[in-house]
Amino acid sequence: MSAVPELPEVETIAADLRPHLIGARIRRVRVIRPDILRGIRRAAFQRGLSGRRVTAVGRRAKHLVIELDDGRRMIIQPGMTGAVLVERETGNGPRDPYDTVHLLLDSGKLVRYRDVRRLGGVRLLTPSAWERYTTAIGPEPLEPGFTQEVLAAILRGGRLAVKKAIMDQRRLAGVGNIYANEALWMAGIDPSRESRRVTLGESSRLHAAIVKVLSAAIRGRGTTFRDYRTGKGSPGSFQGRLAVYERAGEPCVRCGRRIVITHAIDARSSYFCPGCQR
DNA sequence: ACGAGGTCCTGCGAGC
DNA sequence: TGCTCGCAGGACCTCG
Repeated sequence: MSAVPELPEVETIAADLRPHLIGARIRRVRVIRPDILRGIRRAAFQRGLSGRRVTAVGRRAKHLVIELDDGRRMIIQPGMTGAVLVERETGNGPRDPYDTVHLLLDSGKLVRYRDVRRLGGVRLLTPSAWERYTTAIGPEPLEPGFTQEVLAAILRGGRLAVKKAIMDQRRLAGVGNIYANEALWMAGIDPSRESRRVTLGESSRLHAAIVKVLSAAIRGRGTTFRDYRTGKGSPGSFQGRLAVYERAGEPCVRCGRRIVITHAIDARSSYFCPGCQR
């Protein structure tokens, strides 16, 4: 039970931050928990960000991408328990024990990266480092390039459980445990089935399900169980519309059988309906 | 090349 | 009541 920021959650955060960040200049950088920085030391991180102006705010897979006027990008990967919040700066350090990094803007606003377990990470990448970073990640499921054929190619020949395959960020971007479970339920596929055993027809249904569930979750501003917050600090609403995730023992809304939880796939919690997922 | 398994990290709930 | 202990899990790493 947790609240993992996946694609819809990070998309929501990016949309909330964008109006506050675009054009703003970073006046000061506080690094409260240096172990959240990946591949860069505190001093270089602070030096690299101070004085920079933000030119764009976007998302790649489950990562928030803040583009700077020198071509570099600050990447926030919220991991399990990360939240990125924009607030008015009050000038007295951390807001709670879980703050890791603060960006103080010339507008008087504060961007807080809060992460309880600190399994997330913050990076500052040069254009070439960004190029390596983004090419290592699979296609974006909500972009036109993600066709039925692309998903069929991802699944083809694999002995991996289909759920693991669609959650593998090198193959497909942004799908995590919650939406993998939901999409497989929508498509009527048992999450533990080897991906090569998924038929072309099922693969097409799964393609449609992935696009549908991610789009609906964005409209619902994401799923909150515990730590995830939108950029405005409020919880998402999609948790009320999940069919299987966190619903073990409850009846399936499609066939009435009880939803089951298993840990057979990668020791992660998988929820599915034994009645209508085969 | 691909897959399995360990590691990071802390709050929480179960058990005594 | 208060303690210990194991679990949760995305990304990344090493090993086979």
